[in-house]
Amino acid sequence: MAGLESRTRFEPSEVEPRIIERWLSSGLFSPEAAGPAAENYSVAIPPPNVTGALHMGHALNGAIQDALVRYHRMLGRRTRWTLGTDHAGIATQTQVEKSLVQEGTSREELGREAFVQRVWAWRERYGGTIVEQFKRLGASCDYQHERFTLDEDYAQAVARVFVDLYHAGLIYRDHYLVNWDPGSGSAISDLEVADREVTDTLYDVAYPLIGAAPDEAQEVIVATVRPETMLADTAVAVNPLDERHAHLIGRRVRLPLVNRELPIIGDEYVKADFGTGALKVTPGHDPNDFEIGRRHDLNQLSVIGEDGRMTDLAGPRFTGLEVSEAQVAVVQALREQGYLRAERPYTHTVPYSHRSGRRIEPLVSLQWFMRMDELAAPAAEAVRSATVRIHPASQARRYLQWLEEIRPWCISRQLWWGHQLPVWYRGQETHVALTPPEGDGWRRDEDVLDTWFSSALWPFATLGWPQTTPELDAFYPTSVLSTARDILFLWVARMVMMGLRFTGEVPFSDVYVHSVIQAPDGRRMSKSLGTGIDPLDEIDRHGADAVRFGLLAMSSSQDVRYSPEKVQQGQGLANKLFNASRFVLMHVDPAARAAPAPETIEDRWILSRLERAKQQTAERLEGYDFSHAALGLYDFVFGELCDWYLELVKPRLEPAADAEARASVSANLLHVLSETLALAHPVIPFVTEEIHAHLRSASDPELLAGARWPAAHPELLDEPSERAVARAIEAVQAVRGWRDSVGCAPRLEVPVRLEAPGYEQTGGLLARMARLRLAGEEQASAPAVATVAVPGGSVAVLDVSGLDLGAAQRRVQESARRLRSEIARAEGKLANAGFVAKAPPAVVEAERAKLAALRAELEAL
RNA sequence: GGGCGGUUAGCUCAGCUGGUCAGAGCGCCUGCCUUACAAGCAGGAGGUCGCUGGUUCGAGCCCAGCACCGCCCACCA
Repeated sequence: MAGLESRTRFEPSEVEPRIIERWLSSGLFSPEAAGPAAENYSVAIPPPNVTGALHMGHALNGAIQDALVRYHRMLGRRTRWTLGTDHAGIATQTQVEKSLVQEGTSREELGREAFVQRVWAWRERYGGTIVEQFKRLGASCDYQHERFTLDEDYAQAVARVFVDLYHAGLIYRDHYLVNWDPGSGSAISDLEVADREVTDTLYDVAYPLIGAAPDEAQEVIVATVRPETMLADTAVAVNPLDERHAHLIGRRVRLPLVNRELPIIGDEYVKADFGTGALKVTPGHDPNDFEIGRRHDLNQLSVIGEDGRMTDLAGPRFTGLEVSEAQVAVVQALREQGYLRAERPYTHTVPYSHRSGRRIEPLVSLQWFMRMDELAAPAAEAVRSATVRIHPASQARRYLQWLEEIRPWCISRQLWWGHQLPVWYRGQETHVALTPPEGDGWRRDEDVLDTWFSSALWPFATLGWPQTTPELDAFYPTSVLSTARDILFLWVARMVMMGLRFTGEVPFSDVYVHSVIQAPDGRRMSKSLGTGIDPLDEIDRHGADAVRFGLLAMSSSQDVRYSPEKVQQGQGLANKLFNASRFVLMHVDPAARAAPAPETIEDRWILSRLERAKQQTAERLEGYDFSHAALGLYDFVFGELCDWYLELVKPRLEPAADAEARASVSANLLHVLSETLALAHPVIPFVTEEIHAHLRSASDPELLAGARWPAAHPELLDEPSERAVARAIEAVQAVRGWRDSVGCAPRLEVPVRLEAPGYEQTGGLLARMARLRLAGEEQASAPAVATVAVPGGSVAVLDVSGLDLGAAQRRVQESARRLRSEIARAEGKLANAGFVAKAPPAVVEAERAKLAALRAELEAL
């Protein structure tokens, strides 16, 4: 017990490291792989980037998952929270490359093998950071079985999936227009691209019409924001329904600067009312044109290379120029040669790489793709049939919509850090298998897989799939996946697809999509904007419990601003619980723990309120309603347990109090406090664990983290007592307000006569908490000098001197005025024939009762 | 261009199937070092619930329109 009484504040920084140690050495977080998955509780953490550091999103999701995991562990389920990190191809490679540049070398200089070794070394050095940070948050992950998406057996699983899908015809290689990210030097998927609004120049360029009759237009004018790509034009398209242009279909134009003849084709994609109604078609450098090109069997010319420079095909004048330089040069040339008809500023959205921030260059290139339609259908059905439940439901609609419009996924990346494709080539031969081909002359495909390809296997590959392991039996399918909205498609949908395809089961039954935490000013939290708040700084300042509570309290189904006040509130809660516990331990011997023994009305009240808090907290956690779970605990601890119950029982704890009263209140206090600690533990594990160490009796488990969730005691529910005490509390507050307004000395005991029903059991409570002395029979007719309205009637103040009676009078009048207006409103309502006739009888009855009560109160004044 | 969500006290947000729903925390004001907690306690001020209509006996709560704000999806050169 030493340590708890000696401080008046909860000191997180002193307590947390010690508790983390105890948790980790207890083995509680690393359950035995036994029992069926349906009975166990299993969560696979969204693996953070191996080189990453804990940010607010991790902290929020960590708090959410840990609340769920701790709650279910306390319910007695075998609970495993699988921890691990993602190799995060582009992100990690970019980071290591940056450090190479600082050393004056480069990836290319090192060569692939040495570079990959460097990344592994980097991972050795920095990979543990985020795992340590999860510990500081108090996350009860299974740290003994940490996984990494490049682990040897994980890599085997990835290769196996690739090979299977290839042989099933779902993975194929194709020349296709991809999002080329010049920053990372790799193709990236559609989901890694973000549009940004930019203002470019829209140029009108004249393409001379070949064989134009003297009486017709001599040229076709096209509009473009990327004139440099005209060098790769292979057609001009018009809408066949466009009267101005339809007659041109089948004719030809001459491409300026290049002098190539281009056919004029008809395609309904072209908007007659946009620009000039004629579209230059560049299948090699524009996604739409690529589609048009496929429909019309056009050539795909490339004038831009993967290095972002113009290729030989661009012609001697432009070869080797950067794209932006080429644009200037092409416009210059067009102007010189008289083909430029107009130019004007034009604002539109263009794709940028999520990773490198560079503008995407659409290029035709030979890549590996995955056909998604066949996998998407069962994944959609899983959600439609609620085999996978997405919370909130609005996110399920987004998920389904995305799956309906799904397109092939470009899965190859031109990187060195990742799962290299299990593909070998020799001449025209292609070998796709788990093992290299026999014989000489084979060359392995240099590309690696999109990181999300391997993460899609996370829930089962972390448990040993494709082997049938005890872990897989015990913990797959997992129970819930908690994640941010932005990776619903990138990751969640793909896990469902892969899970169904390769295990025949959905990877999780529930998906909780949590808020994105914005900066307090509503902007994105980001390092580059300087709007980021480091959760570890917050933990240092306020404690992990405070941060966890705060994050849960601010979470909601939509984006929220970071609220330091909520963290402060959490800190207050931790401190409050700590001090309440100190108080209890100062007066009660925890070894003398006994069953609760309600003796007084406040005992029955708090025990009943505790039952409700237990039920409510469980419901809210199970319903993914974390903010109300957290705030509800706060309300119970402050608003009921500390503000009222502890104050109410103080007299019974005095040494002077009789032994029976002390025994009763001791049992009740210990019961309420220990169950409250358990209730709060999933949200604020540290402070509750710390108190538990001092409070526990011999029969309790050593760690609260390993204790059971308090069982329901329906026999302790007592609604009449709840009502009576609630009414008494209101009365106390009314009297305190009155005392304050009339300048009544805080300590002065005021003689009063209670003139209201409903306080039969709570009169003593009322008197003590409001510092009143209740008059006996002998003063039944003593004159009142003032009156205080309380629920159901009034308190008549007798013979008290030194008060501001004017203020008292004003207060009475204020009460009366309020009552009269409420009475008038109730009367009006009841006088309304429509209300009486159409409202449900119970509502009308309630209104009548309310009116009667109000009249009684007014009367008493 | 579609779709979704938001607009409630100075700030950040709660308000379940329409009838004590006008709330919380923080901030602010007043008074208290009351022997668990001054990171505390008690009291108080503060909102025509974005705007306009409608449905209803009754509307922050339902419907329509509008105005802002945010997010997602989308190939208009």
